[in-house]
Amino acid sequence: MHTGPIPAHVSIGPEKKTQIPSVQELPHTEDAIKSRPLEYYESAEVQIPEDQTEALSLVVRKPLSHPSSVNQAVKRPFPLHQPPFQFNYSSPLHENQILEHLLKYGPHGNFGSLPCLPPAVDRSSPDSVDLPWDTMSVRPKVSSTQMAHHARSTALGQVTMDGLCLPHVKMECGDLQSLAERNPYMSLNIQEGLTPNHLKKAKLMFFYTRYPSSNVLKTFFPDVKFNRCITSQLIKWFSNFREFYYIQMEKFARQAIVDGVNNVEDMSVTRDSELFRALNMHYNKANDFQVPDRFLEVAEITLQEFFNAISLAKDTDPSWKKAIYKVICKLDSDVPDEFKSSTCL
DNA sequence: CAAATGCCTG
DNA sequence: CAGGCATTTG
Repeated sequence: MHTGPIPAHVSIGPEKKTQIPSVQELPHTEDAIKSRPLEYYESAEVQIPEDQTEALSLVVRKPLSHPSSVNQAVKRPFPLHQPPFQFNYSSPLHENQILEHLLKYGPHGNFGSLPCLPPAVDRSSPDSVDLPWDTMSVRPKVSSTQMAHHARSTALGQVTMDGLCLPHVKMECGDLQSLAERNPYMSLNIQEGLTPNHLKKAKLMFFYTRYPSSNVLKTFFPDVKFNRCITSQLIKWFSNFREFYYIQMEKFARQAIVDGVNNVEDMSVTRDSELFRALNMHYNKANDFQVPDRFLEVAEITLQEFFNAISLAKDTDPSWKKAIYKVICKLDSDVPDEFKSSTCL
């Protein structure tokens, strides 16, 4: 499923701009809305389901619910009113995200819902709030640059802070908890978007399950507020993991054949195998996780499966891999409960 | 027809 | 890894 976000970099045609469908006409279900092409988003202020937040499927370092309080509590490196300090890091991505958000929700859109942006964007800033969205959306060509400026002068400052500060805010479990005690808002620690830590965790989970059901994902990411987009993103992650996995398998299997390996018995996967090292590098870069033996077994089976198929020239069939996938998907094992508690892996 | 998959691109 | 698009599925 690709309930994914609407194409980001769409240039909105000046034509279809104005007619804002009445609320009644708007689709009501979340997915219905999401499947709507851009036009709807432009009239955005009209009820965007509160879940419709992570339109941006980028992995973002999401502050723990309430950035300002977190920052204050943890480091308080800056006064409350962040003077946007230098964009000394490449920020095109962030800028695009903001623009994208603006395009979709308009200047009044709920920025708080944007994974990158804190809820408390300075809305008092006159030049951002009072700007009639219509004029901008009606003439996208002209206004795009304006928007960039506005975004830069208002919201971006906050974004920048998040982007730069958070990584430095390395908290231990204890810190997090004591912090949570003082801050009820974040005590839940619910994430609106997937963080790099979630990605890391997902990769480790891959050592156990290559085909996690959406239910499994839900139970193992309790600190994530699930919705279609998040679910899709997670599933997409595993899809990407599998892609890499199978590509490696095929590569090594073919190499073995080229190298003159004749029988499957010679195809093994151990912790010293180049194949394993490649995989481990990909899913467990820090190498701080004990890869379960079962994974080695599954990997070996997969490798042999590829070896056999290729040896028998099955790979002439366009969908020859499906047979292998079918075998491998049955080899999933349960993910240890430890993964459920998350937070500090 | 829409949601889900798969492939492959950047 | 996320986007996009073609294809499949119900």
